[in-house]
Amino acid sequence: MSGWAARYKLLPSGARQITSLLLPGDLCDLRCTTLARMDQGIMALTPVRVAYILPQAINALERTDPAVGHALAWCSLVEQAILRAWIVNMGRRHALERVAHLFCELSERLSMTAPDGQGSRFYPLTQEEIADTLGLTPVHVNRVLQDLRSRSMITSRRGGLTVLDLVGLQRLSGFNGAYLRPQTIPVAELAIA
Amino acid sequence: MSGWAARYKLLPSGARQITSLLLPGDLCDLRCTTLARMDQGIMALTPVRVAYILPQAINALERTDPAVGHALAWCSLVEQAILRAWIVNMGRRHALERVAHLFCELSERLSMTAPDGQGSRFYPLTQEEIADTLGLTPVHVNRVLQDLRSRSMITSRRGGLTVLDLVGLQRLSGFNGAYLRPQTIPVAELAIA
DNA sequence: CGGCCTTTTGACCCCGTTCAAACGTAGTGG
DNA sequence: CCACTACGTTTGAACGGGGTCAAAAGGCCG
Repeated sequence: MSGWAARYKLLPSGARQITSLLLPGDLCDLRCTTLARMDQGIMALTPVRVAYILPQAINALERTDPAVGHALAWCSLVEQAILRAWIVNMGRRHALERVAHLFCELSERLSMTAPDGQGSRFYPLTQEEIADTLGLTPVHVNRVLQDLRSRSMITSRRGGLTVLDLVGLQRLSGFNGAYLRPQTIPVAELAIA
Repeated sequence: MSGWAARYKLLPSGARQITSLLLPGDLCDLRCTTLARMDQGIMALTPVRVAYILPQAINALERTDPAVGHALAWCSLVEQAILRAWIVNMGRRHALERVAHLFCELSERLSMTAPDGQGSRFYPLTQEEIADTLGLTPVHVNRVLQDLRSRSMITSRRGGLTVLDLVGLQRLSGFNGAYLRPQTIPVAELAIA
């Protein structure tokens, strides 16, 4: 409901990789399967308020109102799309564009649930967390942030940063936010030849 | 039903990133949403036989037999787990371990649907496809494969390779296949304190 | 035999890592 | 109010994994 969290995995070497950033409004562990298995961890990045929903309640809602089921399916589609976008980001973009692309995604996701336009530009991430998200080292993230700062695209203080020039970041990283808004296409309308 | 395929994205620069490898038995585009949106592509890596299932048929099945619904949910969980594993792989492993880890995953996935033990060790991938899967260059994949070959862990010929020493690859990459077999925990058994 | 694609090789370079130390800036307790 | 501590940020120097570019070699198929 408020605050940021992250899903992560640890390697035997001690390295950490964040596999999801959970923003206010995001679902997590909907089917009660993820946490139960615990081959991954979830941690709060800031103080967090969380709503627990009883599985029975979800199931009941889905039966009562089919729109709920569709909405949940849509959510998991978006979640998958984000994971794929991260793979592309880590596989085929350099550090500078990679960082910029992450910030663009966060901006877009935040403004979908809190379209105030203001608060959606501050990210409470440490440089180490950014590094663990993007497969970089904290040291190099620091240098990338200095670069972005020198271009007046962001400002940063201890434990967080603010986006100043979103359009600039988008151009820099080739960001296209379409993957965050999959059109919900009624299944019935699709025919197989 | 047979043959290999891949989901991929192209960047303006011309770079390609493969985001999923589709093996025989894998589902793809179940909800008819992915292909319809087409912010990504799907391509066959070998000659392929595919089964189309009408959305209505799926929906009907799900209503008739709840086990089908559970099975589909399980599939999408595994799909997500694989995406997360790839993120970890690209973010926190070096090229050698990265390649080895991919091969371990493929072996495990193949043996889940075709437990013959033999065919599950040949992968019809070109070095360029491996590179586009792991965020590397074909040149460097070539060098990694030479390394693995010199350790007698694989053999490779034009357009494909065969795993010789699966255990060696697992040890090398720190592979743990648990993420491919999420235990299906009945929701009812989970209580919220 | 000729063309195309995949694999291989070599040389050079650079992006990002590694290691280490210094530097703020909260927060804590006396 | 002032040490003292802890954590995040910053800096520098040196290293190295993997990229880049270019050309050659080797299969496969028509």
